[in-house]
Amino acid sequence: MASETVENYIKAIYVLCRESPSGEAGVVRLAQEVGVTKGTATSMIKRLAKSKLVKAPRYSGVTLTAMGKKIALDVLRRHRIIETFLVSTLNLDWADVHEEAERLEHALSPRTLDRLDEFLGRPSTDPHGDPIPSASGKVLELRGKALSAFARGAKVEIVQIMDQDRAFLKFVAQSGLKPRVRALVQDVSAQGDSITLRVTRGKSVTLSRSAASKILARLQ
Amino acid sequence: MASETVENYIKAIYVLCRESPSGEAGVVRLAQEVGVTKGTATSMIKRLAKSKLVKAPRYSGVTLTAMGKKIALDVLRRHRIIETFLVSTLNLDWADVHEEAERLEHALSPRTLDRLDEFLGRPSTDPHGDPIPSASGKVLELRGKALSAFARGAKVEIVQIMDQDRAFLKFVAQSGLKPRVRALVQDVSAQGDSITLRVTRGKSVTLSRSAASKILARLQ
DNA sequence: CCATAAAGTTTGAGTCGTCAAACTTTAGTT
DNA sequence: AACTAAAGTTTGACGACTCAAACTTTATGG
Repeated sequence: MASETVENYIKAIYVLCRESPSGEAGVVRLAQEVGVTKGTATSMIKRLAKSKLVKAPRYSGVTLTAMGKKIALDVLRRHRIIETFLVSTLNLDWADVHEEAERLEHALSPRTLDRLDEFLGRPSTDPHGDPIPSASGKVLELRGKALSAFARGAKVEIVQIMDQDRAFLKFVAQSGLKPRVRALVQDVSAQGDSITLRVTRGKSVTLSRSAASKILARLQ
Repeated sequence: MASETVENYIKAIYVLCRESPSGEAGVVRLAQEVGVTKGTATSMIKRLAKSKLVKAPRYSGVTLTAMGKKIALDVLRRHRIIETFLVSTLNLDWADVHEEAERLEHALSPRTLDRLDEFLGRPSTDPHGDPIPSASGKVLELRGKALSAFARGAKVEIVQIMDQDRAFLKFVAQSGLKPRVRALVQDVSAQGDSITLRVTRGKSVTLSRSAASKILARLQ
């Protein structure tokens, strides 16, 4: 059984690989994500490589092996089911839930996880719209395109918020943007560095390009 | 904030002190409870003493200080609320729940704990009948007498099972004995080494003295 | 009252995960 | 091609927690 620390590294590597165009995770970003120095990250990567959970050519990017990916999806499943529980059953705040799940995800037996999943009605996505991997390790990825990729006049439905940062989530929630909400792309600035949405029966919101790129939507 | 390990030692010391007539915990029993060697327990006790969480005169028993007791009750509160959740909401088995709560109790923020407590309707006891300490650290102790202390003919109501051993709990549950169940003391053997109960609208059960001493009841 | 078992302590060593700081490699300028 | 900043690695050390095994103290019962 992978230790809590190992699980955290693996999960971070998974997320970073998903985010980066090269499909590899860098040591510096990884260290940052896990909250350690880069030296520490390097030595942990070595240990992970020794246990065949990652591939890490020297002075190059890190990727997960099949075994590593399996662990990552398992952790992610636990994480997202817990987040769903915290929001939909305990009514905790959308934005606060990530850190809490971060700790709980390592303390849940398979059996309890399954009971929880059952209790929640076997949800397919968490409150951020992130898909919940199945028990057998399958995930639906890319259920939408970045908001920044839509043109003026598009009628869209938000599907996913791809960031766990509290401040960002608070801002997004405040704007009324969350999964399943519908909106109209009212304007796209000339330089394409901002986008204005009109939320159905709500106010307008202007998002920077970087914000818009972290919110996924699809045509209604 | 006390580490997970420290919390486990403190909780074990609390429980052992409650159990022992002298009100003190022995190193060997403590080591056994926590699952380490006695040498390890000794050195941890030293650390706990240095942080003023326990009093431990050399070559003598360990007791908690006020600070230590506060932590113990806090951990116990978390533990018992989680057990209640696992049994009453997720329908997990009474006997399986202890180990699970053991892990989860260290990963719950005060806020989430309170939401969970609220969700459960602020229960006063857990599924074993153990009282849940209040958020301010108060506990109702001794809500009943050992079954072994009742005389033939007594009509009793089970209030608490004072053991976390899986096998014992399975046996007790199988006999239909759990908190709030009513029974009649049908017979007490001459030597007082066994007791026979007739559970209301159920079958009769014979308990050894040691089993009966771990089940608390009160007169109906 | 003293031998001895049980309880408790000490010591030396090991693992895990971490840091700071010195070092090496890579990759992007000019 | 040479310089340099950024990325990655190595080293030595540390704290938390653990063990096994040797040791000391306490309690007990013959």
